[in-house]
This record gives sequence, C-alpha cells and structure tokens, in this order.
Amino acid sequence: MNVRTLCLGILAFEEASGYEIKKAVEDGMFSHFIEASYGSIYPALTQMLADGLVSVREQVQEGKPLKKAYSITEAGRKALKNSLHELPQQDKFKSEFLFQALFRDQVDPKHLEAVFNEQMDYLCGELATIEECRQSVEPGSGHAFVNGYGHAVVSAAIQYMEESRSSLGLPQKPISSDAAE
Amino acid sequence: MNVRTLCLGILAFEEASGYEIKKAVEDGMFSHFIEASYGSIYPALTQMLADGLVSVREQVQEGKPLKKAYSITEAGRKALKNSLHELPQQDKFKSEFLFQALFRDQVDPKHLEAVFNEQMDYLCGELATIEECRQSVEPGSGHAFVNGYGHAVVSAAIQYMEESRSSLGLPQKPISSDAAE
DNA sequence: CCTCACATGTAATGAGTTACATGATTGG
DNA sequence: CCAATCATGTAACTCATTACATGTGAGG
Repeated sequence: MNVRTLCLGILAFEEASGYEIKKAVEDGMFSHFIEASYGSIYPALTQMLADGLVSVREQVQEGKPLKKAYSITEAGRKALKNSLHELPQQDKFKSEFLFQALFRDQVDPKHLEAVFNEQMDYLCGELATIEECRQSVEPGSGHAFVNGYGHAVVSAAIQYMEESRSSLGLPQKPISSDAAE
Repeated sequence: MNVRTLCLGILAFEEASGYEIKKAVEDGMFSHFIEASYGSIYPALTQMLADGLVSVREQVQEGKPLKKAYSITEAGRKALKNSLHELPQQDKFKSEFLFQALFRDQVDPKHLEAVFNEQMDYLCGELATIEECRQSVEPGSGHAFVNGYGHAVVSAAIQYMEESRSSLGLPQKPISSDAAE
C-alpha cells in the first residue's frame, strides 16, 4: 500500500488537512496500517488534487495558520475501491524488535532492558488507546474489527513478554508506568 | 533495519550464500524480521565484502552452480553489535490487512472472503512452521524467544479472526486445509 | 521438452524519509 | 523568551523492488 491510498482511506471517513492526516496516522484511528511522514503526505495530496481524487477547501482560522481541508471526490472513492481490490500483499508477521531479541547475548544488558521496556511501554500505550477507542466505534463496523484484532494481538504480545522477563534475565518489575504513582 | 544488518545477523549464526540467505528470510529461521529480495541481498554482500565485514569461500559443487559461501569476520561481528545498539525503532503494530478489513463494505464480498482466507492460510502456515521450529531450538535461546513471541501473537490473530467470521458475514468453514482430505 | 530448483548478479525505477525552509500563536 | 503546537511545503538522499540477464541439472 502507498501513502496515497492511505490518505484516500482517511478522507473517505472525514475531511482532513495534511497535518490532521499525519496526526491520525501517528496516534489516532488510522495508526495501525502504515507509517507516513509529511514528506509523503503533502505531495500525495497535491498529486491527488491534480488527479481530481480530492478537493480542497481553504479554511481561514482565527489565531491559527491557513488550513487546507481536503475532501474525497466521487472519483476518489472509485480510486479507493479500486486500490482496495488491487492490494496484493497479505501481511506477513515481521518484527525488528524480535531481531534485537534474537541477539540478546550480543547487546549489553542495560540496552536490552531499555529496548524491552520501550517495546513494552509502546504496547501498553497501544492497548490503552485501543480500549479508549472501543467506546466510540460502533459494533460490527470495520473499525470494531480493527480494534478487536489489535486488542487480541497486542494483549498476546504483552502477556508473552511479561512471562518472558525472567528467562531474558530482566528484573521483574521495572518502573510500572500504570499502577504506581 | 537494513538488509546489510539482516545478512550480518544470519551470517553470525551460519555460513551462507546469497541464495541461502534469501531462503532463510523467505521461509526459514530468519523469516520474522524484514523482507529482502535478491536485488538487495547480493549488493549488500558485495559491499560488506569490500568493507571487510564478511569473507567468501567459493564452493565448487558437482552438478550445481558455483556457490559463494559467505562468513562473518571479526569486524563483521563488531559491526553487527554496533548496529544492534543503534536500532532506534521499536516496532509498531501495523497491518495492511486491517486496512482492507476497515473498508470491508467498499469491497465486494467475494474479494473480502478471498483476502480473509489468504490471511488465515498465511497465519496458519506460520503457526505450523513455528511449531516445527520449536523442537530444534534450545530453550532459553534468542530463537526460543522469537518462536514463543511469534506463537503467541499469531495464535491470538488466528483465534480472533476465527471468532470474527460471522460478524464479517463470511461462511463459517471455508475449505479447511488442515482437517479435511 | 519444459519447468523447477539452484545460483549470481545488474540497472532502472519507485517510494519514501530526513532535513530544510517558513511562520503564527499560546503557555510556561 | 523559549518551546511547543499548529500548519504547509520542497529537495536531496537512501534504500529497496522489479525486471532483466545468464546458466546448469534433475525430474516429470
């Protein structure tokens, strides 16, 4: 999948600016597909505008910079549908974190612990976000499936990592960003 | 992570040719990190040879083409260690399959079913491979962690997908490539 | 006879990231 | 006053993929 299709997908749900798309991809409802930087989002929108897949509405805001709100057009919806049918890759299970874990005896223990904890924090953060989202998505929708899948997979990862702490020679309770404080 | 580091990692375990590296990344013990094509593997090996990170041994085989068996050097091990400490990205949970699932009402049901089944087949295949591997990896090793993590995550995905069949409007039992026959 | 598995490589192409470039307003 | 958030965009660069190019031997 490319950034164009991702943007088109987001715009199929809601009008958005390049900036808002970036936020949605980083954190929001669309953070579980692919990553995208400003350097790919803005050119994608410009190109799609030229191709007639999206339209712009320039919003003048008080006390804030000019915002270009993009909307999907009928041609855009068609193009999205088309892209959806052409996506060939089923996604493979890949993880760079696991690569680091594989060579755990090659890295120094402090670093291993840091990597492990960062990964753990990320996963816990994701789980929290997913659980928050659950309230706002309607059951049976595409979003609900995405959330459910995410929840299942991320929980499993967290659970396995928690169980593996000792076998990796890591201290049992690191900082616990949740319960404490 | 780049292909160079991936190759270096594989060569840290065993001497291998470009061809064998490709196979290991496609299917074998090293299939859970990143993808790599011949077009990236061969140049990576050539470059690392020039940099002194690997050495070659040309094997003349009966009835088979010339094979270049690459081994990691001391400098290579150092470089790997270094790369391992510099890998910044914790891996995010991303899935293009979920993008397709999100727009399930935009694609035709036949296509959705096909995508779903392909994904399911892939996951089941992975699970089978992981279970096979379990016998040959020693407990407590990096490989064991990779296998365990993979098993946990892939099983969770399979289970959730199985449970979601009906809510996606898909037939309960498609072809069942396991039990039947 | 033809295709598959083995085996190595290059060049064009494509897609994205990083860093650069700019600028207003708000809150500490 | 400085940093962060909001907001848009470009250009150089990196990295990998795809397609091309070549060749053998085994098995159906």
